[in-house]
Amino acid sequence: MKQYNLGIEATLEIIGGKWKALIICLLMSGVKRTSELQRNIHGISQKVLIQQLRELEKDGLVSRHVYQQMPPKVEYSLTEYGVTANKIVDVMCSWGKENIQMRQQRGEDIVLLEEMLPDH
Amino acid sequence: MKQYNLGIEATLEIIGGKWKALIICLLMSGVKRTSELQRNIHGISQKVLIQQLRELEKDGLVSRHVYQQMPPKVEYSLTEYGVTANKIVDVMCSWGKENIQMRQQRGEDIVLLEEMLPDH
DNA sequence: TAAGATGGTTACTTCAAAGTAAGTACTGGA
DNA sequence: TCCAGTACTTACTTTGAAGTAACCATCTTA
Repeated sequence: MKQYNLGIEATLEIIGGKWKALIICLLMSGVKRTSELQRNIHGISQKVLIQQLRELEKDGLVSRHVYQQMPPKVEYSLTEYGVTANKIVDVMCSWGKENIQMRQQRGEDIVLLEEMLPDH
Repeated sequence: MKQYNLGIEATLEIIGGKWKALIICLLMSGVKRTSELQRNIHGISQKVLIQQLRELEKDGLVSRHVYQQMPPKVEYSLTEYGVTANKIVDVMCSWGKENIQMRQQRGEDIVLLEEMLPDH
C-alpha cells in the first residue's frame, strides 16, 4: 500500500522534476509539436523531452496524436485532467515573475524573456 | 547575465527539488524545530534537511533562530517572503489530494495520512 | 546528390543530488 | 557510567536523472 502524508507528495511525484512543470506551462497555450517544444525549452535534449512527455501521458495529463504521414508529425496537448494542473503552473509562473522583479530591483543581473517567446 | 524564458523557471530553481515544497508546506503551520521537521518528512536525512533549510534561508524564504542553550535548540520559520509561497504550496496540496482521491476511486491501493499528522 | 528537417530509439557516460555513516559537544536521566 | 536527545559537520558512496552521440526511415529543398 502506497502512503502519502501530504497531498503535495503526490503532486511532486507527477509534476516534480526538472522539466515537467515547464512542459505543462508551454502546452497550456495550445497543441504543440515535438520540435516546437524542444525549441522553446532551452537546454532540454530530445531524449529527455520525449521521456517526460511519455511519463505525463502515462499519468493522464498529456495526450499524443500521431499523424500517419511523411515526414512524421506528432502533436502533444493537455488532456482535460492535464488542464486542471494550470492551477499549479499559473501560480508558479506569477510567483517566479515577482521573484525575478524583486531580484532585478536589488540589482541582480537577470532578465525574463517571456514576452519574446512565440505564443505570447 | 542570467536569463529566464518563463517565470516558472525561477520558481523551480528556488522551490524545485525533492524536498523544498514539502518543507515549506510544514512550516506553513508554524515555527518548527529541526527534529520536528525530520520526524514529519518521511525518508529525509538530517544532512539533506539542514542543507535544504540553509538554501531556503539563503533565498530569503526561511529564517533560522538559534537559542543559546544546552541542549541546542534551533527553530525554523517562514519569512514574510516565504509566506507568499503558500500560493504555490496550497494548490499543490489540494491538487495532490484530488489526484489521490481519483486514484483511490480507480481502485489503486493508496492512502493519504494527512489527518493523522500533528498540527492538523 | 547531398543536406536538413521530421520524430523517434538505443547505448553509453556523466554528474549532482541524495544517502550513509561517523564524529562533535553538551545535558539530563536511568 | 552510559545512553538518548539536541543540532549540527564531514567524508565518502550511491543512484538515478540527465546529457551525448549515433542510428533509423522518409520527404523536401538546394
